[in-house]
Amino acid sequence: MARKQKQIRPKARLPKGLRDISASEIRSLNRMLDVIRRQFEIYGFEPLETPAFEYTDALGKFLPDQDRPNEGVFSFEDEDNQWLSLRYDLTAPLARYVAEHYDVLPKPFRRYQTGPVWRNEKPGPGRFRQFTQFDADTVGTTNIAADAELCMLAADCLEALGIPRGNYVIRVNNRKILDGILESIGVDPHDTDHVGKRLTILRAIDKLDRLEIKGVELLLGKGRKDESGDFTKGAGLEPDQISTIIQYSQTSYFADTPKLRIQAAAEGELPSEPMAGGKIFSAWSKTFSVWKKLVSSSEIGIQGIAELEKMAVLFTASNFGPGRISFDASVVRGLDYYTGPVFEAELTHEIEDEDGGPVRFGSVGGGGRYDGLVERFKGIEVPATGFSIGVSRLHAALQHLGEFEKGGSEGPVIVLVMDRERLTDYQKMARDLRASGIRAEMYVGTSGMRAQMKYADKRRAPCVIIQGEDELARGEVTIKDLVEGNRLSAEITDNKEWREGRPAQFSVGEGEIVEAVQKVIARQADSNVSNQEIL
RNA sequence: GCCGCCUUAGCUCAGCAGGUUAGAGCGCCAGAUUGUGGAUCUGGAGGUCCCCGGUUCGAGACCGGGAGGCGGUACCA
Repeated sequence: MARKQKQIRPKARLPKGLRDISASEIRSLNRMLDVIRRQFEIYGFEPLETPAFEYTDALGKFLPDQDRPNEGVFSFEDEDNQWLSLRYDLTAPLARYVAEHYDVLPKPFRRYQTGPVWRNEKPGPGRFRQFTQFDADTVGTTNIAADAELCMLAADCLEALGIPRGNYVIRVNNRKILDGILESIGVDPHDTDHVGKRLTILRAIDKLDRLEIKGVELLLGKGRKDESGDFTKGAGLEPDQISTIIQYSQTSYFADTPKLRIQAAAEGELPSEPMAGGKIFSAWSKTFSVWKKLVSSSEIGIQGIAELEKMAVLFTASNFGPGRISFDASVVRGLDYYTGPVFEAELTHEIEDEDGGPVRFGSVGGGGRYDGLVERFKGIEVPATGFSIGVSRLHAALQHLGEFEKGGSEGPVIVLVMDRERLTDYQKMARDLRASGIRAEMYVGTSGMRAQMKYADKRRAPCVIIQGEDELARGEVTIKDLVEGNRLSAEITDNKEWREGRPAQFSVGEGEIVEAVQKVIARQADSNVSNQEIL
């Protein structure tokens, strides 16, 4: 007896670093994106869509060579030997778009854009090879008001999404200040010998939240060995240089705890202290005076602080205070191309994970000023500033916080097929419901009633329409409310009672189906709302 | 990239000094129930024990290599 021959079949599996998104998640995601989009529109940004891939040289940075055409990005060569790459962010395509249409665009040009981007990197927890960004950028002005607007937009977005003030913070810093401090301790940030050193210092400060002061000190000095024995080379600074940087990086980071922010939010955010050129919250002016000492006579540093002061005046005038925005030296945003203010939106609300340990969601978006990006194409400097939201990450955080939760019955009304000879009647019932804007379908499978009920349950149908012999004889249909039925099933243990008692169903005349279904759905929506209020 | 841990049914996992035919719970399908999603009971389907090689009379188990996953670390436009 021959063994059943195994066929070789492809394994059904999702490539690593990619995700499928289910119906209810798409709905929830879309609700979130609608809220964000509305905010971006209200701020005056215009939508733009660009294609998934671009000529590789237009994306910059990664010019594939024959050996490694896919380093970091997904690339392919088209028929006339030109390299194309999937976009790895929305900023590089924007730079191309602006350069290509420079003459006809209003300047400054303000656009928002959302869509998937791709990175060819090893995926890890929370890191995917395809993910979605939601960006707003202002191109063509050096005016720091554009940066300030993005910070306020970010704060308004998070609040519109239901995150209470005090549970998030927009942290703001300026690259120029760190450069000023480096200058003051004798590391010229623009000396080509020091480019690597500057980056190492940036990365070290960026790790402050994780490694704390001790770890960062090691990274600024000789280097650090982690628990797994891996050694990271440090910046090789002298102790007094290190202490200046540590002193800088700590300003406001440790003082500015979530608790203090909640307090500031509760006390209101009224301007307190007049400054030259405008009012500014006192919590901020303290931070600025510390920084002024640290940058001493460095011109770039002084300029950086002045820029943030201008932003602070604008924030203060609109009553965006320390409860929402924090000037914070630990914001680095590892990227090399930022040239001025940098900002990061962070969720500070702590929740408990399954083991009872505290979990922070951390950064859900960030951005900053990049004055060099369009220059590649045009040869002229086109200053720009932008902000980018990590859509999946923000959505995951919102779901943890109970926002944008899956709805109750999201499925269509199901018209059961009790008699195969009468498909046309059932089809017409579905059609009448659809004509009134109700999601509905006639069961299009081939199984019996029990299976049809299970199907309706799995589809999360609000109700089913039943018309068998009995109802037909009376000129009626039976409507069964599945949500109500589900509630009642908790109280009924006896199967006979469950089946013969026919809970949560009622009969209406054939002409009243639409009206009756509308009532059922409205009732379910009401009880959904009251449930949420209890929570 | 580096370090550590892990990989048995759709999911969570058990298994053993190396010994016939590899198990449980949940889920799935069906029946008990002539027209009712839950509950209960009964039955059923579902496995190259991650892959390749080695040791052995005999490997899911032991050894070597590889792949995949998880955690840490590095990088991150």
